[in-house]
Amino acid sequence: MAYSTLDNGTMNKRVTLKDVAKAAGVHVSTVSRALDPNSKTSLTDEVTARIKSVADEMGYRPNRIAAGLRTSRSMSIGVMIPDITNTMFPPIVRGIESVLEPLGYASILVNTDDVLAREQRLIEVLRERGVDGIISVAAHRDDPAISEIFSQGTPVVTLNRRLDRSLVPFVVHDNEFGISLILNHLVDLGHRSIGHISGPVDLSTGQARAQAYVSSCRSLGLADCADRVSIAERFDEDEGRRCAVDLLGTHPAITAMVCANDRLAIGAYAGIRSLGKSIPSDVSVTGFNDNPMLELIPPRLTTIRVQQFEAGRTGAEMLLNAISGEKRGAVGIVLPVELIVRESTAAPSA
Amino acid sequence: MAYSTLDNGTMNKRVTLKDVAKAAGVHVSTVSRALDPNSKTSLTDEVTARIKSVADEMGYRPNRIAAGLRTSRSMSIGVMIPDITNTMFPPIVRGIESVLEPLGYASILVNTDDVLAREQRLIEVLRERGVDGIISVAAHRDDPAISEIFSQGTPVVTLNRRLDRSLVPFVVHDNEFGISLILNHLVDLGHRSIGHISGPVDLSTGQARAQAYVSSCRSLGLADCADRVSIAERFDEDEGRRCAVDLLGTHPAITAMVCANDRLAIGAYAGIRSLGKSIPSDVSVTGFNDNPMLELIPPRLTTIRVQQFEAGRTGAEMLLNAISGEKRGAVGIVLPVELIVRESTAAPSA
DNA sequence: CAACTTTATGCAATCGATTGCGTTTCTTCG
DNA sequence: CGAAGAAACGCAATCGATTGCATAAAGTTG
Repeated sequence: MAYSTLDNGTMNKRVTLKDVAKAAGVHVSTVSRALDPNSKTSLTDEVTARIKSVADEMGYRPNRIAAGLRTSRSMSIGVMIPDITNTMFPPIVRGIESVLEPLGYASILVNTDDVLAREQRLIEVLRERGVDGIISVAAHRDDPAISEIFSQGTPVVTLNRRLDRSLVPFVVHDNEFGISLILNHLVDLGHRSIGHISGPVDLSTGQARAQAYVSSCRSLGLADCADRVSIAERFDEDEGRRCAVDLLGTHPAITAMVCANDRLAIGAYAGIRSLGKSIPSDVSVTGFNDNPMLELIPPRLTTIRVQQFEAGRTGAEMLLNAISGEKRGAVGIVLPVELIVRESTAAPSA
Repeated sequence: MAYSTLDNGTMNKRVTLKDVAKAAGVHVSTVSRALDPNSKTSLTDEVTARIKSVADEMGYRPNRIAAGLRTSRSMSIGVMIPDITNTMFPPIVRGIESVLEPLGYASILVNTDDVLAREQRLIEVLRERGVDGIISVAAHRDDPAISEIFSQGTPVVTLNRRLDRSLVPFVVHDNEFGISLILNHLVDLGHRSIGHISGPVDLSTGQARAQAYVSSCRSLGLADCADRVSIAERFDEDEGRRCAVDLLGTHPAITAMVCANDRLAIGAYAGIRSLGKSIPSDVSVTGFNDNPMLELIPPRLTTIRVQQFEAGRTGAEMLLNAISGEKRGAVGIVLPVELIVRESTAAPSA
């Protein structure tokens, strides 16, 4: 072909706008406009077509770094996760990508390990990279770092968790309804002596579920259940185990345990068994989230299914709205949940 | 303080080098040098100190986009994963981050879903973003996209998988040794009639393990076992189930099944059970990788433990070497594996 | 103390794409 | 046919940081 001498086949010097312009015999600005799908300035169809063909003849690839510098839009967003190895989170990431990637956004993923100092530092890193917005699945109820960037105007949305008394947009699951579904299920089975393994109370998930537990107990007339709460320091199996033992130690008559999430519940299995009791014949156990793989672990856990992928999707869309300066719209979205009854709950033994 | 009128506290206009230079009464190049830890040109300690204090007084944050444009080093790397929701991969990602993040690199994560066209496109996306290198955990044995960028000089390394006949650096697990450990274990238990559920043969993991299976069988004097292979199209539970049924259909006498990975093995559980047989009393089953959670699924799977985090770490280091132009060094690294014996394997019933 | 190094800092080009504005060419109509 | 207006494209500044080179100041030496 005509431009084959300029071919980039084996040469690895990048083809720039200038190169294309020279080859096409026009000015770089003309090339820029020809290649920009939504350019307002009009070009001849003939010129546009010729430039386009020259461009891909030469293997031109735009340099988004350069474009980003000029436009101050990096077309990348930061995704903050406590820990990607936790099976809770990958579906959220995919949900986020499902909307961002087709639009040309790249996701920069960081793990905070739920330590605030690290979170703080990583936010700084993301800002240096000029991300157009941040999606945090790692927010704390009191989160100075998130509050600060939000008040400085950086688009932010939090997923799963939300900040206390704050205007930072969020997507959460219906924790209150979920817990009430669980408690109603247990009461229907005949349980009256119930306990709760609460998540960390500095996270909105932990706090919201614990609070929902208390108020659900009250409205079901189980006032004393409201006091039988053991608080985990982390959402993990070790803490679940510890809290289960703790709870059964102080309240041996408990016949059901409402756990703030699945991992705590799986840990509780071990704790309950270590005391010689079995599930669900001696103690019923429930979780929250409906992690994958739960179907394979006996007894299969009764839990609340949340829509993680959907949360990611919705959150990404909210972020896009915020980025495009959309002022209207919800400050928060609550996604519906669903009770999944399996084998870890049964009527208490007579 | 002296510069507090320039404070960036509530203003959200970025502080640039120029701003700092003006405030400090020096030229921007001087500020740049003062803030660059490994600048060769020497500045007075007094000046350096003053500039530094002015800079953080004003809350200066470097703009890596701008720096990247000038230096053509974006300080970001692309990480390609088949699917982050597969529990195999997150530990690798963390391993990669553990070395890259402290050095100031950001990871752009993309999911290929193991489809070549998508992989191709995502590589293009990564290049447009000027990544300094690519780590692919999603490579195929024949992978034109990876080959191409490699030959064009982009630093690349593949993890877990490798390309056929290629100089692309890789980090893999010792598949051959792993399979031989498994087979020896089974033979020690008394098995003589063994089958294999192979992974997809367009992936080096599938192919290497299948080949190792065949040669191990031969060297153990189990020539006919070498033919009892069913090939999965994907590394997932559905395929594991299908292949297990297939294998038992054509070779009903099989007493042990060597699966190319844990997910296939878990699927095989279901397939075997669907035929009314149980594990391990009728059929022993083995996996590969030692995914987390395996401890909780009965019967607990005998498998080969691989070092995913370590693979990520090593791969990232190799990539850094390649980026810094280091020519020497291994083209590939093979990580050691370990046999984990649990309850899914037992002596065949007499 | 003149001549010559060193040392410390300023100058200005550069990376590649975007975009407001200016200029040229082409329509179109009085 | 000439002028006003529109259409098509070029010009050049700009984004923020980096860096080779120039220059000025300080230090060294015989």
